[in-house]
Amino acid sequence: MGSSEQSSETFGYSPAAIESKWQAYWAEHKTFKTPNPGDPGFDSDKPKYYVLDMFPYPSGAGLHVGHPLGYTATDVVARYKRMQGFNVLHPMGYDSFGLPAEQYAIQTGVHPAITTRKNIKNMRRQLKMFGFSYDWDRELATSEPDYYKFTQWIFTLMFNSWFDPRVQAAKPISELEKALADGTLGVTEALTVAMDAGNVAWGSLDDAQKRAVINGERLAFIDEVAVNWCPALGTVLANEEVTNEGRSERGDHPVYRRPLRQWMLRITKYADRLLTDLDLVSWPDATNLMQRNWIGRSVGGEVDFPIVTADEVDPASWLVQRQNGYPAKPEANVIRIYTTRPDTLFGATYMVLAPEHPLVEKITTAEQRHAVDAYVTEARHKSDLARTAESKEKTGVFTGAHAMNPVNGERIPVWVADYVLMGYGTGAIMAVPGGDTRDFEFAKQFDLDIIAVVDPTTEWAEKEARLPKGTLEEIRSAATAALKSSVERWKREGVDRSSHVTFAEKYLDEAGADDVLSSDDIRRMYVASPRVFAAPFTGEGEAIQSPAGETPLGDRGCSLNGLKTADAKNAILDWLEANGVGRRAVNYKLRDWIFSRQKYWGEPFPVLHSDDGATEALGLDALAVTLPEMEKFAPDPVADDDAETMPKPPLARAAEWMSVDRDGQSWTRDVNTMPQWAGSCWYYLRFLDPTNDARFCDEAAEKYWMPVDLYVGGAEHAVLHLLYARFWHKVLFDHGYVSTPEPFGKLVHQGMVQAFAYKDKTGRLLSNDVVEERDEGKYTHRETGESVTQIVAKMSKSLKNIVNPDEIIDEFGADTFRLYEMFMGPLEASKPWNTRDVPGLYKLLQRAWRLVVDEQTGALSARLVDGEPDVEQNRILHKTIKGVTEDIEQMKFNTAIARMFEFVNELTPREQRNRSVIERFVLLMGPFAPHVAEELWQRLGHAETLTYERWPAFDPALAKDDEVEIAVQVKGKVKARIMVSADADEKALEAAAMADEKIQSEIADKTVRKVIVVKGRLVNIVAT
RNA sequence: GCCGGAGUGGCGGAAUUGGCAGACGCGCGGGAUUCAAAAUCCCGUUCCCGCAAGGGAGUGGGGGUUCAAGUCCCCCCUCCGGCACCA
Repeated sequence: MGSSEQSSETFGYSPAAIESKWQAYWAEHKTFKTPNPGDPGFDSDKPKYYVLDMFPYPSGAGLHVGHPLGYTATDVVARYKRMQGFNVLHPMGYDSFGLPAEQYAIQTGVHPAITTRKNIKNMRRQLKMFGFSYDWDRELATSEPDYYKFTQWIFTLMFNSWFDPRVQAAKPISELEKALADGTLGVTEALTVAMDAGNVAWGSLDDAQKRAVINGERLAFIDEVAVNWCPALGTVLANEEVTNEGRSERGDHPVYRRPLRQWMLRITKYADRLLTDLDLVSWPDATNLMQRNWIGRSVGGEVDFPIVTADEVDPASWLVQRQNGYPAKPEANVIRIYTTRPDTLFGATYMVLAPEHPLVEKITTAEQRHAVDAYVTEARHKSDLARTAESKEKTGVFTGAHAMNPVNGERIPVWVADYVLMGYGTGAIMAVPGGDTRDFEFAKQFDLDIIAVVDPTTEWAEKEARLPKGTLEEIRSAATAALKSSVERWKREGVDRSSHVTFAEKYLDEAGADDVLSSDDIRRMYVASPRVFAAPFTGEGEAIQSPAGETPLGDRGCSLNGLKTADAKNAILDWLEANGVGRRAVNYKLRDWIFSRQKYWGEPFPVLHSDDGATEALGLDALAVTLPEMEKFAPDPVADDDAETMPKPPLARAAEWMSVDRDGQSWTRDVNTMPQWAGSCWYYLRFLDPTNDARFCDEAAEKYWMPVDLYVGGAEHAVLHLLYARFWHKVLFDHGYVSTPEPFGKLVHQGMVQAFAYKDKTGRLLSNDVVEERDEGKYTHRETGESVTQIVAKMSKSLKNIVNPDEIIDEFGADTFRLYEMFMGPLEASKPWNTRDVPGLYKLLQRAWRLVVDEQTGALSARLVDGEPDVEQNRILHKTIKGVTEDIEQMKFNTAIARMFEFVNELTPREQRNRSVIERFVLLMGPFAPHVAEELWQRLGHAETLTYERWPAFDPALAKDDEVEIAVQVKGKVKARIMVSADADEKALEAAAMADEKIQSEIADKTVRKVIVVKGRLVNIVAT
C-alpha cells in the first residue's frame, strides 16, 4: 500500500512526487525566509512569534524518530502562526562541537571537522525531507569559527565582569578596580575569595595581590578544584563516568581525585535570580521544580564554635570577645558552621569537619594525627560517587580537639567525616543526632551523645517512630539501660549532665504507666532515650532541654524551651546576632560551573597567559581563536598509577599554535577547550542575525524577536542546558546586550518515542524478530511457542525495534509521518511507535485527496460544487475549524487530527461537496500535512503557496448543533436519552425528561426528591 | 531514602476539569463491489449473561465525599523520571 507505482497508473495520491515538487518550490521561492526589522519586505504591523527547537547534535546515525516529534510540533505551530498573521521566526542549526566526533577522530584519524560537516549534510537532507518550514538562510553550526567567535566573545565578557553585590548584577571589572581604589568598596565586603586576614586596606596590597583579588572576582576565573583525574585515559572524567569503586567506567582504570586548575564560571552569584526569575517563565511544573531543587536554596544560620584547649571553658568570656560584632571571616581558631535548624543548637553533641577542611590539619592532636591523616588521604582519593555509595555505613575519625557550644558552653568533640562535604555551606557542621538522621547514625556508630531537643508530636509517634522490637516493658528497660550507661560514662569523663538525666528519668517514669503502649508513651521514651530508636525525630515541635538546666550564661543566656520550631529559630537567630556569634544565612546547592575540558573538539579559550602568571582576554578583533590543525587527537597515555603527572590536553601538542608573540612579549594560549554546553547557551540569539560579523546579533533584531515564544525539546535538558543558557542570558542582560531577563517564555518537553518489546515469563526481554502475534493481542515465541507479554521499552539495537524515519518516508511520505507522530498521543507523553498504525494516517490523506481530485481523470472531482454551502456542511466545517484551532492553541495535536478525521468521514459519502468548505479544510490541513495541502490548494485554482493564506475563522453559533442528546438519569443511572433543542433551558429540560415514557415508568412508584439539570448535558432525577 | 509524573478496551489514546466513560485511529468481525484478490465504500466492535428485548459489571486495588467521581479526599500497589549524606 502507498506504493507510488500503483497510484501513478491512475491519478491517486502520490506523496513522493508531491513532496519533492513542493520542497523544490519552497526552496526556490524562499517561502519561509523571514526578514528582520529594516530588511526589505519586513512588515512591522504584524506581531512576532519566535518558535524554537532544541537543535540536534549532528551524529553519524542521523535523525531518529524522536527528533521529528518535537520538530513537527513546532512546525505545525510556526505554520499556523504565519496563517494567523504573525511574523514567524523558525530556525534550525547544529550543536556540532562534542565528544562523539572527537572519539571517532581518535579511532580513525579523520578530522572532526570533516565528520561533522558530513553528518550535518545528511541531517540537513533529512530535515528538508520532512518539509519543515525553517528559514534556511539562518542555519548555523556551533563549530564554525564565525559562530564560535562570539561564543568566545561572551566568554571574554564574563572574564571582564564581576558580580556587584550592591546591585546584584554583572558589572565591568574596571568598576571593581575603581571602587576598590577610591574606597567606595572595602576589600573584605567585596571579596568572594578567602583572604587570611580580616579587613585589609586596598592600598596596602602589592600589584600581584591586587591582581589576585581582581581575578578572583571575575565571572570567568581560574581556580583549583578537585576533579576526577584518570591517568590511563589522560583525561578528567565527569562524576557519571566514575564507578562506585573509584575506577573509570570506560576501561576500568583507577581514578584519582586531584586538584586541577580549571576555568570556572561563577553561576552561584546568580543563584537567587535564577530561582526567582522562574516566576517569569511559563514552563512545565516538573521542570520548574527540578531547577529549584538543583539550585537548592535553604534558609538558616551560621554559628561560630571556638576551639577550646583548656579543660575549663568560660563561655561568658568568649561572648565578651565577640562584643565588637560578628566577623566576616572567622578567626583562626573558630569553626564556622551552617545549619537550617539553629533551634536545635542546644542538642549539638559533637562537630564534624569535612576531610578537606583547612582546620583539620591545624586542630588535630598529636595522638590522633596518624589516624586522621590516614583517613583524610583515603577520602581524597575517593570520588564523590564512591563516598555516597557507602552511605549505609558512616566513617569518621576523632581529631582529638574540642570546641565550645556558644549557647551553653558545653565542650564537645570535633570529628572528621566524609559525610560532610567541603563544597556546601562552610564544610563543617554542628551535629545534632537527636534531630538529624545522618548525625543520628553517626552518633550510634561511634557512641556519641544523643539528646532530644524537640518534643516529637504524638502524630510522629503514631506514624513514623521506628521503635525497637519488643513489649513495652522490654523497650522501657532498653531505654533505661541506655540512659544508665550514658550516665556512667559522663561520670567517668567528668561531664555534668545532671539536669538532662533528671529530665529523661521523669519522661521514662511517665511513659507506659498503664501498660498499654500509647503514642504518648513512644513520644516520652524518645525524649528520654533516643538511642534505642531506629530513627530520630527530624520534624518540628516544641523545644525542650534548651537549655537542659539553668541558663549557663546567666543574663547573657537564651532559652528556647516551650517555643515552637519557627519561633525558636527566630529567637536563637536574634540571640546569635545580638551576641556576634552567628547570623542569618542562606545557602545554595548550586556550585560554580567547571568550564574547561581537556579535549580538542571544542571552543578554544580566547585568552593569553604570560610567563609571570597574568591572563588576558583577547579583544573581539582577535577572535575567533580557531583550533589548530592536528592529526592525532588521542591524549598522551600515562601509567595507570601515576596520579601526579598533570593531564596533557591535545592542544598542548600544537606547539606552534600554543605560543604567541605580542608586543615583544611571549604568551601562551590556553590548552583547554569549552564544554559542549557553551555553544547552546546562546544559539537562540545568533539565529536572530546569523551572518553578522561585527556583533553577536543586531540590536534591533534582538529587541524585536526576543524572547523565544515557544521552545520545544527533550526533558533531559530540564536542568543543565536550560540553567546554563539562562545564566549566560542574564550576564548579557546585565550588560544591556539583551532586553529580556529570561530567554525562553513557554517551554514544552516532547515525550520519548518508545517501541514495543516482549518479555517472557522469566522477565527476559526478547528481540522483536523471535515473537509473533498468533491471536489478537496474544504474542508467542516463534520457536518455543511460549506465550510472552508485550511491554513498552526504549528503542534499541538488541531488541531490533528501531524505526528509521527514512524508510517510513519512503513508503508513506513525510506528510503521513508528520501526521502519525502528531496523532500518536499528547506531545509531552512518552508513547510507543507502532508502524501498524501508520497506514491509517496515509488513508486520511488519500481520502482528503479524493474530496478534491477525481482519481480516474486527474481533474477536479465532479462532486465539488460552487455556491453557498448547505447547513450541514457548514456546521461540520465550523465545528472542524473550531476544534482544530483550539487544539493547536493548546498544542493538542492528536485531537486536532481526530477532528480532521471526523470532517473527512462526514464529507466522503456526500454526493455534493461545497467547494468553499473543502478549500477551508485544505487550509486547516496545511500546518500538519503541508505538501499535500499545497498540492490540493493549487489544484483548487490558487497560484500562490498557502503559507500566508488567512487561517479560516469559525462562527461559534454555526459550530453548534441545533438539537442535542441529553441523558436522563434516575439516581445517577442513565435510564433514557432524549433529543432536545440545544438552547432549551432548565425548565424545558426537566419537563422533557419527566415526559419520557421510560422515565415515567421508572419513577411511577417513587417520590421525586430533587431534580438536577445541567444545561446541554443531563437531567438527574433523585427519586426514592 | 526524598521529590515529581503516570496507571482507562486486544493496541495508541479521548473525555467543557465533578456531568452520558471509551471520541478518533489501529486491529478484529460482517456486508457491498469484484471472475478473484488488493484497494475502496458501508455496518459492528469495553467485558460478562442472553437468540433477542434486556440486565449486570467496569477507568491499578481498598475506603470516603457527592444527586453525580476516570476527575476531589485518605490508605495501599505497580511503572516511569529526577535528586541522592546539601547539614
